[in-house]
Order: sequence, then C-alpha cells, then structure tokens
Amino acid sequence: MVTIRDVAKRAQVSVGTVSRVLNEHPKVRPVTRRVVLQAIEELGYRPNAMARNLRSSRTDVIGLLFHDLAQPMAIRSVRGAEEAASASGYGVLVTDAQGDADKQEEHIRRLRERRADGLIVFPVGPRTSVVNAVSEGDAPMPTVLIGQTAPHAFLPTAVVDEGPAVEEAIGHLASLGHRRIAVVTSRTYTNQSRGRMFQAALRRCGMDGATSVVVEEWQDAVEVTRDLLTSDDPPTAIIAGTHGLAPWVIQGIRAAGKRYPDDASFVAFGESDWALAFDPPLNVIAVDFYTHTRDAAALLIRMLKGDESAPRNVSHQSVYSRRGSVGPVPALKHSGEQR
Amino acid sequence: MVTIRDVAKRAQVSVGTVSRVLNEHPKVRPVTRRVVLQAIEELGYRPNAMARNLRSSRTDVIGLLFHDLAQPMAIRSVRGAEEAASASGYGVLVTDAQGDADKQEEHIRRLRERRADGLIVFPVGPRTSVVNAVSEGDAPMPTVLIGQTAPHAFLPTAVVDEGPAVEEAIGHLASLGHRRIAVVTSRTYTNQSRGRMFQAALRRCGMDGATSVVVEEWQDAVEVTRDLLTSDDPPTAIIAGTHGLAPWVIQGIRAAGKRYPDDASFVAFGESDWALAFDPPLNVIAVDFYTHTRDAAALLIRMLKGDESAPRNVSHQSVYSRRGSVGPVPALKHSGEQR
DNA sequence: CTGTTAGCGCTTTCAC
DNA sequence: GTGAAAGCGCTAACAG
Repeated sequence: MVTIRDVAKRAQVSVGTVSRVLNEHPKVRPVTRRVVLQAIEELGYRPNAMARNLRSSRTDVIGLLFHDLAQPMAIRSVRGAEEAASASGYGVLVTDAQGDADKQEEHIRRLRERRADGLIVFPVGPRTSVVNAVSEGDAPMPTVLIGQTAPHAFLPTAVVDEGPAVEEAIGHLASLGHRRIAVVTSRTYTNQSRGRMFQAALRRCGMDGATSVVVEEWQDAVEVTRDLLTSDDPPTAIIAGTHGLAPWVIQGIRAAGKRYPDDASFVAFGESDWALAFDPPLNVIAVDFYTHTRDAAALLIRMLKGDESAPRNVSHQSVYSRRGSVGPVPALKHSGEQR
Repeated sequence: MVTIRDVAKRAQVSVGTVSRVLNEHPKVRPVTRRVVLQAIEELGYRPNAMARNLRSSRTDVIGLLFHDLAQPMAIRSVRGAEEAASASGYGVLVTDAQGDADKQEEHIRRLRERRADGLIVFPVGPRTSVVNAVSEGDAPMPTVLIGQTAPHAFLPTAVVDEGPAVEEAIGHLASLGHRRIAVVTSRTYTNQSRGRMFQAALRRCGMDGATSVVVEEWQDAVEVTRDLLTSDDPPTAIIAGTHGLAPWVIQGIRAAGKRYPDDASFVAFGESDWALAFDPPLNVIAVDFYTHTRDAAALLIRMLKGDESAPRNVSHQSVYSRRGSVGPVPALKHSGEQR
C-alpha cells in the first residue's frame, strides 16, 4: 500500500506538506503543490480514510435508519439522502429496523460504534427509544428525526405535516356523504400521532370515528378489505394507511365483488407512479419523500459542519391529490347507476 | 470519550488484556474476563471502530453501487444486501450512479478511499469500466458483479439468468399469433446482452425482430406507447423493459384508446405487488432481487472472510408469470368479441 | 512556507 | 495468562 510517506519521499518533501496539499491548506507554495500532486499521480496514491478518520474523528458517513425498508417510500428517501450526502462527500449507511424497536436500538448502537458522523431516523415505536440510544455515552450523536406530525423537543426534526391534507381528504369524503370510513394499516407502520390527528379530523367532519384494522402482512389486506366490504354495515370509504397496502386493498375491493369509486371510495397514503395507472387513478395523501429526506440530510450535514445558521427543523406538507377513486356514497346515488 | 485505557485502568489490567476479551481471544482467565466485562459495563465503553479499522485494515462495510437507484427493483436489493450484511455485522453503504458510467467510477473510487471491504455492483455501461476501477491500485477490491445474462471472466458474478423466462414469454406470445412486438426501455437501464438474447429468441419463434424504443424519462413511455399503438402498423404486444416503465405504458395503452389484453398484449420486466392489483393482472418476467442480492452479499462476505469453499458465482433464474395481460392477437379473434 | 513530532485508539507480537 | 511496546496512516501543533 502506498502511504503518505511514499509520496513525501518521492516529492522530496515532508509528510506534513503532503498532508497540507491533500487538505487544500492555503499556505503551500504552488511549485511544491505541483510536485506533490505529481508524485501522488505517479504513485497512484489514495489517502487512507481510516487513518484520516481516526485522526480527525470524523467518518464522513451518515446513518439512515428505517423503521421498515419495505415501505414503498423508503427508496425515495434513500435516493434523497444519497443525493444530498454524495454532493457533500458523505456516504450513506442504510439500515433497517424491520418494524422492531429493539433492532432499531441495536442499529443505533452499531452506528455509534462505527462512528457515523450523524444519523437520520424514521422512528419505530416511542421516540424516547431513539433519543436514549443516540444520546447514550458522552457525546450524543447528531440526529435528525423524520417527524410524524410534530417536531421533537430534543432532536431536530424533518416534519411531515399531514394535517391539512388529511383534513382535506376527510372533508372531501364527508362532503360526498361518507360517514363510515375504514382505515387499513400495517403493523410495521403504526403512527399514533397520525391516528389521533385522524380521529380529530373525522369528528370535526361529523363522523364518530373510523374502523381501524392493523394487518400483520400486507397481503392480509385483501381478506380484511373484502370482509369489511361484505359485512352487514360496510364502510363507504376505505383508506390505505401505507402505500404498500394499496394494491392489496384494491384486490380486496375486487374480491368483495365491488368497484371503486362506485361501491366504495378509496384513498391511499403515499404516492407512486402506479396510482396514476389505474382506471380511475387513485386519490392519495402524500409527501415527496425524496425531497423531504434530501432536505433532512442537507440539514444534518449543515449541523455536522457546524453551521450555526442551520434551522432547527424542516417541514414538508403532505398533499391530497383528487383523482378518480373517490365518489359519492352509493346510497346517495339511489338507483340509476350513473357513469 | 472512554477508551480502552480507561477500561484497563478500572479493571486493573493492561490494555492488551482488554483487547483480548473484546476480541474473544480464548486465552483469558474467566475471572479476568468478568472483571473486564464489568468495567466495560460500568464505564459504558464502546470500542472505537475507526481505531480498530486502522489497525486491522477492515471496515466491516460493503459498498452497494446501483446503476440507477430509481429502478423499482433497487429497494429489494437494498433490503437483501442490508439483511445479509447486518446478520454478519457488516454495514451497507449505498450509492447511486444515476445511469452515468462516470459517476459509477467516481463512486467506486470513493468507496476505495473509504476502504470498504468489498463491493456489489449493478453495472452501468461497459463492465470494463467497473473492472478497471475496482482493480486500480495495489490490492483490487473484492467485488461481486450483478450479472446480466452471463458471469464475468474476472469478477465473481451474481447472474440473473433471464434466458429461459424470456424464451417462454416470447414463445407464449408467438403461440397466440403475435408477430409484431414492441419493447420500451429506459435510458438508465439498457442491457445490451439482454437485447441480443431477446432478438435471438424472437427469431427462433419466427419473428423478425421487435421495434425497440428507448425513452429518456419514464413518463415519456405514455406518449411513445400511444404513438406505437395508433400507428398504421401497430405492434400486437408491448413489453416494458423495466418495471418502472410499466405504469406509464399502461397509461399509454389507455391513451391510445385501447385495452389489454384485447387490443394489445402486455408483458413487463420486473415484479411488484401492483402487477397483481390490475384487472386483469400483469404478466411479468422477473427475478427476486431481494433473494438475489442477499445471496450476492452473502457470497461477498464469504469471500471477505477468506472462505475458500465459496462458489465463484451465484445465479437465479427469472420467471415468466402468466396472469391476464396477454391474449391472442386482435386479428385472430375476428369479430364476435369474446370475453 | 516547510519539517518534525506527538499522538488518535486499538491490535498484536514478544517477553515474562 | 498477562503486560509492555510497537506501530497502523494520517493530521495538527510547534518550531524554524
């Protein structure tokens, strides 16, 4: 392996000088600089990041910890983080808690051992678990939380503000006469604060709440949806709490012998190209996780660089997109089957 | 920061001994071991991976380099690699070449500087570019290529064997009378060897080739598909060369005022839950990239651990799933519109 | 401007 | 079994 000493020898300078040109220190004579650069070139020298890390106690790596990497939004987040990180010379270490708070803590612990410079977390379970894990030890690990609903008191947060979009969606349903709504969610993504916000919105629109079903595996949503729709008192609208559930809910609607939006309206959280490919296309409540996580990573990196003017939180609003999967409740249409 | 010296002091032993218990060296007296462990516990000591790395010249990190992280299969691969790595105490650094061979080389260079222990690459452009970049310098970086069609001569390869599935799909189409096929692919995923294999299969089935269109952006597939289908001599079957294209092709079919499978058959490369949610569901040619990349990562890790009995390549076959998006060519159905 | 030097925290001989 | 000591390759502080 070719080290900084080899370069120094070849360039007839000291290692200190080589280090200086490597780190773009201003006080290096242009001639010296050129000689060193040439030696580096000739030797094909690559600085050893490990040694550099040890010395500077930085790794230029940020951790990206997911509650569940199987969520369709995850890939957009990975891309966003990778893009922001890459642009600043950082690397992104991706880990997956698989919906398990214990795994989440274990991953945080590992990332601390690896001395990741910072961390972005999509939390699973109570946030305190994350807070404890990142602040464990002497120096807490700089962390940006991906926030559900509200910023966190201790940790900088990239908040996904779903409130207005949810209100709008519920209002839309209410205006079309819907009173009985069912929400299907997955075990790996149960967001309590969203649940509360949701219930509040429902009440405000004159509904007394929604049936909520949590499925273990996404495909279980087929059966769950079918049963819901074929029950004695079926909901008139179904909401998929996570984008991964949407294709299964759609199959469930079909399995019940129904169609949206005529027999039941359908709204999904999350967005994908597929939502537009259906006929009619799907109404969704979604935030752009690519941008969101890119901004979260950018914020983290500003923090890491000691940028005092960095904001404490960033926020993006979810948007409710009206397409074709929501319609009036069947009862209100009476007979005559329009459309 | 609490270091190994602090632990040694507290446990009244030397740093060497602490290091030994840390590394589960067999020759440590159980009593000593316990005392050290206790000191570690009390001090909340976490070994510093950077120092360890420098000393052992291993980082326990593998790089995962994508040709295009926006491909829907990417997330499955990330999960597979993360799972295999995590299970063996490795971390996964994810990078994205965004369809650009130069970026690919740049990322490989960066990963070498970071001293990633190994690398998994979904190559973009000529493989030689990857081979050069990983073998640059004194010690080549252990690398597993994700293979398109065939294993590589120099690098261990995780081969996606698409041959039989493609043959079967083409045969299926041929048996239903299809003679004019169009393939829509994306700029960021153009696989030359697949193209050749494809043409060979077509010829074998008595077709003289397929129209092939490369789109710049996925959504361009809408227009392209519509134009194809409304031309004077439209293809009777459309193939989406990448799963990300499928929803757009579907929209294109609709934009042309047509329906699959009646007016044109449709097959997509790649798989997703959405393919099952359509009515009728989509025929696909796909390999399980979760398993595939998990196995690729496992192979890499075996290599890194010096496992001589590790196979040189691994391989998974693509599968052609017949669902409902392929039917007889319109002309053969004459009038009478069955179904 | 440049050379010299002292470690960063850990693993790993080499003695005892 | 355990301790002492020599660095891994680099950065930064201090002289000059």
